[in-house]
Amino acid sequence: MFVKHTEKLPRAFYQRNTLQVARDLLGTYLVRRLPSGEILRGRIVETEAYAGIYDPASHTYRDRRTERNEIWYGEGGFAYVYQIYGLYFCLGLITEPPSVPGAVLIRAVELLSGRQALSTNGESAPEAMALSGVQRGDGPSKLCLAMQIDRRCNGLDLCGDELFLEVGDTPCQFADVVFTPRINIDYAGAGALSYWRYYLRGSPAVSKKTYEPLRA
DNA sequence: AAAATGATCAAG
DNA sequence: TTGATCATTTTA
Repeated sequence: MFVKHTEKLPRAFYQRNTLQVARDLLGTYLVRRLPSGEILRGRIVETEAYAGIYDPASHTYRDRRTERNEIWYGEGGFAYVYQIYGLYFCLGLITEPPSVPGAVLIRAVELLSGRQALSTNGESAPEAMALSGVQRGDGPSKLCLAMQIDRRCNGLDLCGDELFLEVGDTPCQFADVVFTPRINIDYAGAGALSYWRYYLRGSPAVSKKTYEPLRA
């Protein structure tokens, strides 16, 4: 099925089951418009679902409602950016209808940018990227660094123009999605056993390729 | 293996 | 008010 590359994902996309959204995000393009007007793009290749009040790894586990996670209780389609270890930021996308908390952590993107696309002189996109010294997107905080996503992006409407998603130009084949347990959530006990991490098989940008046994 | 580093949250 | 805890990354 042909889909126009530049089509922006609508709010209805996010207002669905969190696990479904996490899978469907693979292959889509994360787009960041900087204050300067420059456009950065990254193809999402790895996500994790955080499924709300019954998920021990979720910031809304047991329905604990705080100032930080308040946005989880609103409608899907907004950015949730939080600081981790005092040093880094992570990007979550709020899912589900209003009053149903849920979010998807973006763990890795294959990085592109408008500037690189314009300035490529015969090199492949990855070569151009290396030459320009742009960072990699193979980790939840590394992609935030590369795409200049920080606390100021918290709460942004993904249906706006500063941070949004575009449908991918390659349909994501179900058989090409790997399912694994989520990363670094040992504190979640049994919740750490759920296979709620998804990534595109074979992508060079996946953060940890330790585990590829399952095929859907 | 462990440091870097600060917001957040629950306990006291 | 305080102290433990991180959905990480880098360096050794």
